[in-house]
Amino acid sequence: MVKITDVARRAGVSPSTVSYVLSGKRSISAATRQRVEASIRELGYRPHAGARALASSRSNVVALVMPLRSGVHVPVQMQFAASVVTTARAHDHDVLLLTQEEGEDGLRRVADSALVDALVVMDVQLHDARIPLLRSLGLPSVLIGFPAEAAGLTCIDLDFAATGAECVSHLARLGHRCVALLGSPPEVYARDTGFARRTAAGFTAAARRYGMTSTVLPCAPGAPAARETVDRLLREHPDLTGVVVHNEPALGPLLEAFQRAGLRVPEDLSVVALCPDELAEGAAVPLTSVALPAAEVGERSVELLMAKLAGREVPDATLLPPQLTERASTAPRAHVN
Amino acid sequence: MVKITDVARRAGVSPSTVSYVLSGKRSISAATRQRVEASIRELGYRPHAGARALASSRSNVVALVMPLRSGVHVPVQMQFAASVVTTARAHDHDVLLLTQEEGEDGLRRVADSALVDALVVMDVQLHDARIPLLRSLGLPSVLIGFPAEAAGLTCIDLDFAATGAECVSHLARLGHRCVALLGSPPEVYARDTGFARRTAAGFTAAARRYGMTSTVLPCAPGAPAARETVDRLLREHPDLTGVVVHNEPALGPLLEAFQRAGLRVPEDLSVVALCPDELAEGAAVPLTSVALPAAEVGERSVELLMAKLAGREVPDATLLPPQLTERASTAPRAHVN
DNA sequence: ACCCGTTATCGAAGCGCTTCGACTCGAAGG
DNA sequence: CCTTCGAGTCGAAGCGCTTCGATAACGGGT
Repeated sequence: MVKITDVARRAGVSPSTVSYVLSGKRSISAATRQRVEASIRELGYRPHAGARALASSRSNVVALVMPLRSGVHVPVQMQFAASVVTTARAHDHDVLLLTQEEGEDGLRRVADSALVDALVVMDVQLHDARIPLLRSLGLPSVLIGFPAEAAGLTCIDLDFAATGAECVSHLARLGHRCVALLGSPPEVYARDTGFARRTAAGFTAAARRYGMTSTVLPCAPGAPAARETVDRLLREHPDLTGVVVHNEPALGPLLEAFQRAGLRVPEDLSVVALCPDELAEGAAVPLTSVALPAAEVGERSVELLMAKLAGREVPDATLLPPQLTERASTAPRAHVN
Repeated sequence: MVKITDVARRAGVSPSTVSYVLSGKRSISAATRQRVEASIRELGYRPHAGARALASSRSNVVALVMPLRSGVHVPVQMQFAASVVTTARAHDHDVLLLTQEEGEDGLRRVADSALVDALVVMDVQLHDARIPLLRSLGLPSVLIGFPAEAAGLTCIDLDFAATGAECVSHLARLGHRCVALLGSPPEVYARDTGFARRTAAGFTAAARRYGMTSTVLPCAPGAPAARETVDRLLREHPDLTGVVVHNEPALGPLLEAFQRAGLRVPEDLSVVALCPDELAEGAAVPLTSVALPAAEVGERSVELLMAKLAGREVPDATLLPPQLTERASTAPRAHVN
């Protein structure tokens, strides 16, 4: 194994000089730098990660805590992970993969043993047991999603309020006047899940701004519930021409229910979904949708982390603007008067 | 930060004794061990990973090289990754996530810098550029899949020959006498992709053993190609009653083509697929299938790695027995004579 | 000509842990 | 009773790197 003293000897300098060439923490004359760089190249030198971590108390590794119990939408997670790894590498860091199951002990372990310098925590719950731990750990961290008590923590997520509003804007531009948001099951609203409420708020406020009639209806999973929801919706709002669906599992059943109710998409009803692009593209009628920008979230997370590691201040909350992709499920309102 | 000297002082022993308690590399009296363990617990001591790696030249980290460009069947990869992480943790190791894109340089980097002790490489191609590198790296590694030149490398995969045979056995038990294997596109066979050939070999040999009529037909992707393949198959083998499909993208089109040809599954035709369980379950008629046992592959990979790290000998090739899951797409042959 | 501030480099002191040889002590063997 | 041996413990020497003074050389201001 070639070490820093080998490089130094060959370049005719001291080890510390080599170190400074590598880190750029002190000025080095051009001539010396070149000799050192040549020496490094010729010997194929790589600093020993452990030695470096020990001496500098920086491991240049970040932990990525992922829910690996497959279940939630997996390709999206994958995209996110890929983006985290790539961005981390661009900042000369590596990524240690932790599962959600390792839980608080896992976090404490990698933090206390100085295995990692920072943490990216996915799938943060509203009342996540890890929150107090993260506060006390003394390592920079970024959370994907917003817990109830987010003060002092760096969080990032899609801007759900803006998303609700953007969907309404899109429908408004197409001439729709009466719209509904089909949201999460009642339990989710009851538990005060941040993103559900925020979407609804953005949706409602935008509808008011446009002078549209709007409703928000929770929707339980399963085909019967979907049919029931749709029946009620159509009964109470006979002139409904646009819906926004923010409920992935209910999406299929709802679409079927609309069809069964005699509504064609998009001729009679425009539909906007909040779901991964894959799902939107795969539907019978490809759906106009807003997706969670996984790659961007990953990239921004790491950048926030790097900023924190560099001692820079970063905002507590980062909300990413929604991007609506137009597909076949939305169309101008037919003026049938 | 609490360090080994703190633990030692509190337990009234020397640091080396603490180290030996932790590693078990020398015998320690029960009394001392207990005092040390108490001290560790009370102080919440965690060895510094970097220091440990430096002193012992073992990082207790394994690299997992994953194709993160989503594309291939993602949930399966996820399952595999989860299993690798979990198993590694059970052996007191962590997992560093690398992307395929980092390629050879990435491997060299983590190896030379002693960031990791061993490598798990997924998605190994037949003529993979990383093979020679892996040979020369001097780190234990396990490959998922078999490259052309596998001698001296530890590889693991589903036993495709046994899989082909198992599918035939299943059909034979149901009374089928004339079966076909619809395989990969011609290119794949031409490139001599190991698993395609092996499946075909197992399939054919088993059919012969059972005295069945059998054919192997490659199948290009796309609906028109599928229809053509099916037409030809039925023309040449009018008494065909069972097929095995080893071609994920062609699976859907083939099923449609059979339907269009007037064959009902499973009444007229029994179908066995080689594909992820998810896909098999999601089909219109749930498919009897053999899946790649991702979780088991992950677990076994890590165990092979640990064995190698411990200096034990391991077999070059590990072939996992297929497990066929019976679903609705296979049925006893109707005896219409 | 003198002092000062840069710039460029070096030497040495650790970072926290493991490991090797050496040492002690009590029990077993002659 | 003295040797021998193994079990149990300690001290010290690194592992390969970073970083903190210290030092020297060299202008520039006055």
